[in-house]
Amino acid sequence: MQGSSHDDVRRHNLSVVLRLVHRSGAASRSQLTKVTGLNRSTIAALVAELVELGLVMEREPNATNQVGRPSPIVSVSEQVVALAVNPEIDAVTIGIVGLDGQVHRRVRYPTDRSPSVVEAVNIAAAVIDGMRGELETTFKVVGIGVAVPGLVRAHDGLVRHAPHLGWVDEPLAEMLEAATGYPVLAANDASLGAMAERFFGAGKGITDLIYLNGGASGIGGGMIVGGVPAGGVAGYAGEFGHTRVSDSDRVDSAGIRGTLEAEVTRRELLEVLGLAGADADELEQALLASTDPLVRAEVDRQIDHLAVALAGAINILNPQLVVLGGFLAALLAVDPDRLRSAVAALSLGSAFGSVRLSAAELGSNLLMIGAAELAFEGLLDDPAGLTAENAGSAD
Amino acid sequence: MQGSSHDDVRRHNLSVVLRLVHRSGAASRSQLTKVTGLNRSTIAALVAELVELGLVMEREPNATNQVGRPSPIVSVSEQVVALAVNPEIDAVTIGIVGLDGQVHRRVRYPTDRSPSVVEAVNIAAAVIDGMRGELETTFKVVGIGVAVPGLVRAHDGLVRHAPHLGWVDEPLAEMLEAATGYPVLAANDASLGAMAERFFGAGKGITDLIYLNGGASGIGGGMIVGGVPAGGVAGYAGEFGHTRVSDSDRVDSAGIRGTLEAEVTRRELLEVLGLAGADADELEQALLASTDPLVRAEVDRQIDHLAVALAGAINILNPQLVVLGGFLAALLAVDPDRLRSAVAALSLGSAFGSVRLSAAELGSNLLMIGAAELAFEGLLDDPAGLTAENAGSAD
DNA sequence: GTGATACGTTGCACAACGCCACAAAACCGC
DNA sequence: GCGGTTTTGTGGCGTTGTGCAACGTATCAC
Repeated sequence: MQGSSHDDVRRHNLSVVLRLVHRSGAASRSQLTKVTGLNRSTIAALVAELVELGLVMEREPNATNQVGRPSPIVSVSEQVVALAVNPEIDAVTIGIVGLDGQVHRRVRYPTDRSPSVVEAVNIAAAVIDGMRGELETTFKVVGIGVAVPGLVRAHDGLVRHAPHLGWVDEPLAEMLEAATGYPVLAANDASLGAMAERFFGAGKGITDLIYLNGGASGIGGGMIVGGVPAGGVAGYAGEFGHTRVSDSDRVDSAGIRGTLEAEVTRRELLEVLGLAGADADELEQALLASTDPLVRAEVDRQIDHLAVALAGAINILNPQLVVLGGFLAALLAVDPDRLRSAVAALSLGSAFGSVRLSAAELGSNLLMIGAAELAFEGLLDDPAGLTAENAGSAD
Repeated sequence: MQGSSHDDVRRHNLSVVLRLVHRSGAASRSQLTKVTGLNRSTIAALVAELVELGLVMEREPNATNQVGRPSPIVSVSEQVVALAVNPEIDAVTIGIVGLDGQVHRRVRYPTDRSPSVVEAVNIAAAVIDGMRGELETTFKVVGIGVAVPGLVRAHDGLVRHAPHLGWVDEPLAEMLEAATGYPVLAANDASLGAMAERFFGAGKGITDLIYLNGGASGIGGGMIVGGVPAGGVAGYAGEFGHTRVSDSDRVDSAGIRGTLEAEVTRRELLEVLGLAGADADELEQALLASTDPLVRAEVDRQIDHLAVALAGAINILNPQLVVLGGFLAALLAVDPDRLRSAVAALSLGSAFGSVRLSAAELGSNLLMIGAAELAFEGLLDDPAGLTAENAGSAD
């Protein structure tokens, strides 16, 4: 509950303009005046300051075949990047992601076993050190965002519990910050996926969405509520995988009976297909190609259980859109009608509102973009404040 | 994504100050400077404007036994009120609620059968007409808020579906507006209950909470996510009653199998107690007094099912607090340990974060306060804007 | 080439807040 | 009870950021 002053107005307006060109891509100054409702002169001043800060560029207007003086195009600087880090069960992936959402570079460093925190930090730091020449010459690095498959305490990036990695109460952000010198933020991978899909994927412009991702190690998710990523009080929100969907005795990774994660698994799909391993695309192709009734029965069983969890979440959150990623997207692809009608039968809102179900769009770049977005967040909130520090230390 | 200008700063600061005295009660000007971070002179100007608008009063400082010049106490004007309307299956309740949260008057108009929309509007309009003398002389009415037991479209107050009242697609807000001349907003009763408990009840100062209410006609709920009441895209959010908690064949009011509302019912508690009817307090007393093992078994059964739904919601939303109202509060009172440990066993976050379960505090005034809050919302968002209109029409 | 249109640019006015100096009202110690 | 200290209200002034209006400029249409 804070009051605002002149500084806040300026900060807010800079933030709004930078967010717009960040999320919607390049825009002309006249478009910015229309969207923000600000005066032409104000937009000119704001853009000038952002250019000064090295965050955006202005370039010659496009030929638009419109009468009137053409308006310069404002786009995000290509030099401003964040680093994205994603430790997984069999690899650590590090990426350089531009403020425009472009993934400049992605390095996947495979590990023979699930990395410890120290190993993950060392791998990330080593890869980043390898990039350092490039980072210091051609890029301006805002910070590092880490997408962790587990519960992460939002405010300090402490990994409370990452079951598949075997991490408990590890101060990941602090360690990576010490190892690299960049500011580090960490969050749950699926929450970041939700954010990425919302801003750059299937959920562009949508204010209320649920994102569920099915991976080798389970089901996680995230949500946007009222336009804002919902993390809950400590950042643990989005654990859709532990929703009860049946009375069966199957247990999930947390030892809870009859949950979505216990009933709907990638492993069982692979087994019934007779595959040893497959990525999300291969699994989807195999499922679509199969005519085996056993495969079909397993898919139907999983779809029906998925529908229970989705309907429950829809009844609670009344979203506009449900985005499915990983093998859950494959289930949707195999029989969209079955999933849609099962969800509709179990949800109230869907009879009156209209919920869309769709597959994730960002594919393998999802977590890179999501993690980078986390790192960009501070810059977007206060474009002048943070770069002032950066500029100070860079000079 | 809008820019802000000076007008917005003023509006925002007025809004912040009015919200503070509305929610936290009376406060000294010096307290306001500390909380808002604004300058003394600014607070003085803001308070002066709010006094001018007739929204707050300043009174002589209390004896505080502190050194220094005493700071005047700012409190909300006692004249500013909202009207609250709550149509139910057996009555329509109308109230006058002050900006300070005080319920000045409450009229319960019983009906022999569930009222139609026209009847409910007529009853409310007649009662309000009866109050009109008082309303026009001693009070300044901001508007009307309606708490409806059903799905309400947020932006225009259209009642999409209120199963227990038998209403479908009724333009309630519009009708009541035409009948009374006051601006009308409507929302789901449980969502408003969540808001009321958050600001004036068990959830004071909490940013993430879930509220579940058990009534004669079913279970509804609402939630606060990141400090903001979450309505979903159309205002239908919070339907916790239709969450799947078992595989049984019992169906709820929407015809969905094995849901919370199907398994956890007030009716069955009354039946096993051998009571014909009872209000929430009487039911709780009877449950606490009973030593019948059959009663105990039914309570345990319902608690276990309630725990499944609560744990699911907790896993998804990671709230700080779960508030239970109606007969759900009675279940909590009978065996808090059973409910708490069942929830803990089924939820992830509770193992790491700490979720509190508590009973609602506001009792019979809950929906009056919640509905009034809905009507106050516009005033709180823009204190100068709305009263300017009101003052114009009142002069 | 001329007019119309749309937009950038520039200088000025206005509004709101912070700052500072002074005044006022309480408490404290003697 | 009286001066010193502390805290806060009050009023004038300066700063800042935005809106506005007039003017300049680039494009299209004819």
